[in-house]
Amino acid sequence: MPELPEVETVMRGLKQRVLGRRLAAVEVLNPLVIAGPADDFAAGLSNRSVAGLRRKGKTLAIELEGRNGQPSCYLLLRLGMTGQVILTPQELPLQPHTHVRIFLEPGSEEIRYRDVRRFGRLRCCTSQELETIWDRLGPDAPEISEAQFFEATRHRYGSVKSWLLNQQMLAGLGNIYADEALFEARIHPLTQPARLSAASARRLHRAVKNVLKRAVNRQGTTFRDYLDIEGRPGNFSVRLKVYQRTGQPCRRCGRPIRRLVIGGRSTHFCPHCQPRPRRVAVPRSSKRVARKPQY
DNA sequence: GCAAGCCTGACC
DNA sequence: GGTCAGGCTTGC
Repeated sequence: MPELPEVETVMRGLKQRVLGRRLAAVEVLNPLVIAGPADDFAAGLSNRSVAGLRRKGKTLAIELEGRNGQPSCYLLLRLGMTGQVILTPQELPLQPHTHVRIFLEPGSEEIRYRDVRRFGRLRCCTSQELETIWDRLGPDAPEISEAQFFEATRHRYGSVKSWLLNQQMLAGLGNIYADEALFEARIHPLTQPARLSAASARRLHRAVKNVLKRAVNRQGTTFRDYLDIEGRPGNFSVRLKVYQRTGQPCRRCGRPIRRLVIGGRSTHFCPHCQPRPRRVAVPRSSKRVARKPQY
């Protein structure tokens, strides 16, 4: 699942391999993964050179030079759950679920977008549209200051787990790193953000940055689908302490890791190392059930 | 049946 | 406006 470290790894790969090259032609095999009309998408990108690469949260932007006096534009990529960006020689056979091909010049390589579950989206946008889209996201997780982080937890009464996944608070975390950061900070996932002390918030802020930094250094996590642009898996998987380790011994205390569903997301934590606070976030539906008269 | 990011719509 | 459930999707 491409979260910030995986997207960062893809971006670094593209920076090395496609910066300065021209998108000679764009072929959309499945318009479902394109936001807006596929024809406009292909026409908008074709015959432009890659001028730069940017990332905010899990979103990747490929900056394309202006052509014929037009301003520059961006190819915006959101990989969703199973999206892959692959740099490959054009002659290699297409793998199933390949939805977009972008032919590069000079050379005989292409960028392929492959996405089994098709939750990802590609779009062509102006720099103004890019800003609008990115303004809807909170600060990029590695950039957020401790003060900003703490401030964002105030008056938030859902679970800290859902809060970490909310891209408007903080951009870049998905299910893997949210669980890992909470474990590292020793915070129970059902804790209400508003009830985090300054000290707990500081631990969480540091844990988020730490986990992301370590994962970036190891080229991300491959749990099932993620591969970088050269088809290599990430190496952080072996470092995971709680994610998908239900029933296995906690690496800190040896007690079994437990699984909870929070906000519809499976959540992995150690009940001993992440003790339940006196008061936890309770979803509305459960509240409603609890309010029913008990016979 | 479960995995998951993100969007939509419902509820308070 | 905050929060959450549901739906999308396919392979294991």
